[in-house]
Amino acid sequence: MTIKDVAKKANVSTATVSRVINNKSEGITEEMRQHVQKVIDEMGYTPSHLARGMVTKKTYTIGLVIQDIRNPFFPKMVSGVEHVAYNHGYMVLLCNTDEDLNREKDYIATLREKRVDGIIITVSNGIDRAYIAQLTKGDIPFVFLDEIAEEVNCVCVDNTLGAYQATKHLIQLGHKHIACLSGPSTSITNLNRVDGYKKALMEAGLPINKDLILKGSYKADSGYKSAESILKDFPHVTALFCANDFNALGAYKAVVAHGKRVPEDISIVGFDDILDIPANHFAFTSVSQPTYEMGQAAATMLMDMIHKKPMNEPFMTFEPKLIVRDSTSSPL
Amino acid sequence: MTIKDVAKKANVSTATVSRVINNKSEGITEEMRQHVQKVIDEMGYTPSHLARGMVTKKTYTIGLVIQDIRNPFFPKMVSGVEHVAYNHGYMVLLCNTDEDLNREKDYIATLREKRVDGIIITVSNGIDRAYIAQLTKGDIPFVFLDEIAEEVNCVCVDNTLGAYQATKHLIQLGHKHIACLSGPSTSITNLNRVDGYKKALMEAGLPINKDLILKGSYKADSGYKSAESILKDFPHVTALFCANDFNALGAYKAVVAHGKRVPEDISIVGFDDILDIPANHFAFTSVSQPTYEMGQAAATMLMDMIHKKPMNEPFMTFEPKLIVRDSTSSPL
DNA sequence: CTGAAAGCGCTAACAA
DNA sequence: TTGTTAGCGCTTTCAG
Repeated sequence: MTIKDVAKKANVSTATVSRVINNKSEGITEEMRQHVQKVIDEMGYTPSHLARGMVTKKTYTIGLVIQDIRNPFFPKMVSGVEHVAYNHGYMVLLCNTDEDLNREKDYIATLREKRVDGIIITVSNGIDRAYIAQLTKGDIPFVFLDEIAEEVNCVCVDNTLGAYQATKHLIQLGHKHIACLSGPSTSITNLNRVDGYKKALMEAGLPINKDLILKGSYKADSGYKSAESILKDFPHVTALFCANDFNALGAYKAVVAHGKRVPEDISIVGFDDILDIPANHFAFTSVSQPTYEMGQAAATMLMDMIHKKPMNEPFMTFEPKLIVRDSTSSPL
Repeated sequence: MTIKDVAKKANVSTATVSRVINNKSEGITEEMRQHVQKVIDEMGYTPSHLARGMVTKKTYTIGLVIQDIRNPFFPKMVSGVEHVAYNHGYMVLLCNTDEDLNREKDYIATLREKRVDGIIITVSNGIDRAYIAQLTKGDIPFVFLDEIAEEVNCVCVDNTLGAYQATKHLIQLGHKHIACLSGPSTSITNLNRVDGYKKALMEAGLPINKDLILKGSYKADSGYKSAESILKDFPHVTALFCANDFNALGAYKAVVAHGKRVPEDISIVGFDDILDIPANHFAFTSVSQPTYEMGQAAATMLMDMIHKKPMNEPFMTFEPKLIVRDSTSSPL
């Protein structure tokens, strides 16, 4: 059933039908509108967004490229995006990359083919700079979420500050030997967190021992291994700053497996705050990110770009917040 | 840049270009294909899915309507859907209803306008039967997820069985007075869970006391209130079967607030298993649903419908699994 | 094997 | 105020 069928049945032109389905207020009598609307309702006609998009060059659809919706870090972010998109009359195509760069490229290529009006992307660790540059040079508006991307519209959190807060918390508790279980060195986010860790130590006049800064990934097994080697090689260490909560979780397991207690023997701070469940007897101290708000901000920024509004700030930084819970205490 | 531009530059017709971008093997020489492909690559041409969809009547897009991605129950389900969709060359439009029927209807209407090839929907509590019938009578394939929908393609979990398992577990631990904190009575899922609870009691020769079956919602505060009233009016009750984990969480808080211990004084079983965090000292005993697999199954079923394959079973039921953890024990 | 041309369902000038 | 008509970018039949 097409606009033609409706026009025929209502004895009007397709232009008139088009006017009513698009709520054009000018150039149509209320009488006419009601007449046509009635026919539309009777026939159960639904206009085709495809056909409309062909001529208007708008799809009212945006793409959201994320690593993995199963990672508890993302749902709130997605929700923030979805809410503002919905409020602007847009729908969101969910693209899960599983941290696979090929999938990411594939998804973005298809998003182009689908002529989405814009894309929000939380790039994988280890950004391919040239690739991103190529993306942004294109015709379709992009905003980067979570990970910093230079010279690009982007919303992220102040990772340096978060790590600084976390480490300072440990220092204030009285810890003097604090290890840093870092993530992938290709991740700017991670690098910033390491910087924050160093900054807090320096500020407190504590020495920065490179051997206490372990490289790893964002996965739990990396945290486990790193913690294990710290426990073995540096028994005087009493606190662990972890690049993210998965690392913290792995570290926790290693500490427990080695017969030590958290936080009595070893304090642990995580990052991202994704391990909190209300009513639990034990929860991690962690640096929380306002993920919902970040999602909202990214979507709002994208909407502004789509509607060619002058942008306030092409680069938006949110403040993280340290949440102190049960995995940290003063050293014995 | 359109197919015409490519055709012109390659000195061929648009039909020929169309043949190569669609990988039509017949009726084109390898030489020609390579020639055209080269021009396409040089120009960086991307075909428009919109225009293609107009003539093929296919969008390679499906809609996924869920309550709330922030509810930990959903991410895995969404992931299951996304994975099989991706493998079939489809993208998924994420529609968050926030349990608002108006939003749900609005989203589905827009999905129609966008001419998606199919829709997966996890209907809100309290299904509007007439509405659903209307949906399914339409032109676009639907499959219902999670909640049972009669006479419709649907994948769900055997809620009766899950509740039966949970209650039986309590009985086997020696509990004789078990309350049931149920959810909304408009939810068939909830009704089935209450049935499973009753079934286990009956089978064990235990009396079914209607006063011990409290009505509520799926929210934590409902669980809190229900548990409170049980604690007050029926002090001999030693175990609580909860319609879902949020209820269980609320109940837990009420029990603790009243100076009792879980599980020593009161055992609690939840449903859905969304409160588990590895490495926690305390976790709820709960009935787990294979949500990822259910998502996969729903998407597979939808793909079959879209491709008009003969369907094995238009109605698919998964088995839930009781996970025993720390919130249940024998009564003192 | 390749090309010409009709048409998918709609919008937007421009005419009437 | 309403209608006519030319596309939007592609696929697909039908000729060549």
